[in-house]
Amino acid sequence: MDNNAEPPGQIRLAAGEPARKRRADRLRNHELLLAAAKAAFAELGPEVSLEDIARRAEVGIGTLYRHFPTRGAIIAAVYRREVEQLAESAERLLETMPPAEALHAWMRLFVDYISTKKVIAAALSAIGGGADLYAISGARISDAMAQLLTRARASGAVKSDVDPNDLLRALLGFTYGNNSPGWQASALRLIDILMDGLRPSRAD
Amino acid sequence: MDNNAEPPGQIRLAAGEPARKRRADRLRNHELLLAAAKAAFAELGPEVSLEDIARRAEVGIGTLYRHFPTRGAIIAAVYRREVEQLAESAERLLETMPPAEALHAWMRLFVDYISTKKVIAAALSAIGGGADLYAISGARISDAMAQLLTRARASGAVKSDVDPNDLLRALLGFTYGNNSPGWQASALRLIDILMDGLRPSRAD
DNA sequence: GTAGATGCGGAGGAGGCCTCCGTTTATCAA
DNA sequence: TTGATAAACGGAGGCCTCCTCCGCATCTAC
Repeated sequence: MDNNAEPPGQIRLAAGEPARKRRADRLRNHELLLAAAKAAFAELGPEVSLEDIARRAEVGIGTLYRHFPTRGAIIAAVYRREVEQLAESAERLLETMPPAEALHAWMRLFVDYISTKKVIAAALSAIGGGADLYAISGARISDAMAQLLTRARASGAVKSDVDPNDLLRALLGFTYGNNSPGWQASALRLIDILMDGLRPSRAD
Repeated sequence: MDNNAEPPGQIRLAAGEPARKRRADRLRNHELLLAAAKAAFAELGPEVSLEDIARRAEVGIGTLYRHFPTRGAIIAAVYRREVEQLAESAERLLETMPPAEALHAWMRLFVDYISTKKVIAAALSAIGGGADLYAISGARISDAMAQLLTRARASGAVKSDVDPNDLLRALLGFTYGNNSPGWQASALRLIDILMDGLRPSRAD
């Protein structure tokens, strides 16, 4: 939806023009805001008032809006790194176990991850659609899933006509409704069923 | 979460006390509010301002709050009947086809249903959790799913250790992220995979 | 007809969203 | 160092929503 949090680093130099460095206070405030937002989301959920976040960061509300023009932008910024971590774990898993198992394990990890940082799920859904899963994670997670799936397919443990994005949606879906009692166990059971459904029909 | 919309009908008589009938204007306003809310949700999504709903119903905001103490209460009231319909269709399906097919068909119907009345999904998730699926539908849907599953199990087409609520969650999850392009096709594919996963392992 | 319970309405306080612009501050060149 | 200037800040203020409260109107029961 909106990913407009300008990168705090260097100014994008247009056509080789020499550009001024971004001011130090900008960077500082960016960090302060991110830290404050992360804490606030964890503590109060994704509906926290933006003014509250600004207050926590000891920064004017105007500054907050300059850095993150929308609520979505903040959420995206806060959780991009976390999502990144999850994506990276896929590679680690692929190195240490057979592909199909890695896929299975990663899906379980996904649930675990959500359960630790409930807010991610809440945040993801609060933005409004789920279409933004991609915007937020920058397709990073999507790639992870694709890789897991490709490898599992190559090893013959998974049927060949499965779309990685479908699986991703399913996963996200399973974790939806977290915070109802037992959601986690339910999600894990569903993953097992899903994996069963992924096996090649009869002949392998 | 909150289902406090008092039934507009009779006053709940405490310990056999004879009770006054609910006033006619109350009933009228209740209907007006429901109609207005339904239209407003359909038109503007679940975030419509409650004051707007009251305005459409030509009723004071105070009245709205007396009838529905929270946004969730309105949503629940508006969609209870729709959910009911979906639940009923399960019975119809069971009468006209083999149980496993009925289960499959009903799941597809679920998707179709959400796609027609997106707002339901939005509403369901907007309330905040998903735990409220039960509160809202009064376990009506849950029962429908249970019945479908039981019958399918009895016919030997589905493995026996599957929890109907898990399936429900999965379904709801699949439809989550509706409004990202292609969600519907994705959901249908996922349902197929899920059904594959439900088949008894090797020996039937 | 009338008492009194029931229900109505909307003003108003609290607080959130976002914009706008005067003020402050960091950077750079000399 | 020292200005000059672009970059960034802050928060008042306008608009909106939420929700409560209570004086007034209306309906039911007798």
